[in-house]
Amino acid sequence: MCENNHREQFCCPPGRVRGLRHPWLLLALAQGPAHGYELLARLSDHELDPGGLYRALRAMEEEGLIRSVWDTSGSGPARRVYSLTELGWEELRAWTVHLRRLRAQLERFLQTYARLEGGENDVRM
Amino acid sequence: MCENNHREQFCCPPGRVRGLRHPWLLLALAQGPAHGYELLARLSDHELDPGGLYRALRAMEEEGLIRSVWDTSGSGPARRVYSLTELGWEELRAWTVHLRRLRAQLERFLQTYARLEGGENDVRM
DNA sequence: ATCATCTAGGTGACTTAGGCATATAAGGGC
DNA sequence: GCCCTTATATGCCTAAGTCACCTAGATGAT
Repeated sequence: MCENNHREQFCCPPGRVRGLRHPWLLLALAQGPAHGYELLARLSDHELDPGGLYRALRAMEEEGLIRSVWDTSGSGPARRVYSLTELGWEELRAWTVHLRRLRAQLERFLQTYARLEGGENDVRM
Repeated sequence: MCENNHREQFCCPPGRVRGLRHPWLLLALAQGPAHGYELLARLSDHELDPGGLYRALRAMEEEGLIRSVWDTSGSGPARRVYSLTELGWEELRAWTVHLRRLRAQLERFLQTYARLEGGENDVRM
């Protein structure tokens, strides 16, 4: 908790942008089948919560976007290996449309901010 | 409801990206003081929910990011006019850092997808 | 042998963000 | 009076995410 009663990771400033775990997962699996623990590694820069990851995978399998097989070869505990279905590829495609729009919005945001900062608002209060 | 039990706007494919209302609002107010109803117009392309907007504004005021005064001049109901505080400007600045990283992630996402699509995965199933 | 550690997958309780419907109220037109 | 627009707001619900745990196989150290 920070002094304003927020959790550390959200501390006052920027809350986290949500709802992008699905597309990250879809793209990661588009690059080849993988089990959950490996996806955590592939997407390490997104700092996924393991619990949430496994839940998301099972939800996506129920939706028919991915499918899984148990891999008991190799050592260590069994691994559930996921791969994209045809529907999953369609969903990924749909996401790219959505994310291109988001990129454009971000572009406008950052350009507008840059104009404000570089501009005449030295006396802004 | 669509046939898969989702609401229309989320229908099956892409769920909506969340958590960006704060930065949109901060930037909109950075361009000049405004009341809630006008912010709805300024941010019309983001299709904000009015209820959520007003709640967000009051939350941001509690956090000290913005402050408001009642404007009873003009006709029609009184309007609560918001403007950014110094803390709000800092928060906006923090968001730009965050959003530049998000833009980079989106860039990588779209490039990776483009490579996959244009590449050798005609036989992918 | 038992202990710690790494890999791998998972659950339960909780909080937060957002969506949807609806309420309230001031003023203007008729 | 009644409806429309402007303007702010609440209640209820679901979806998404976080946090703290739990199980279990394999491997190496003491």
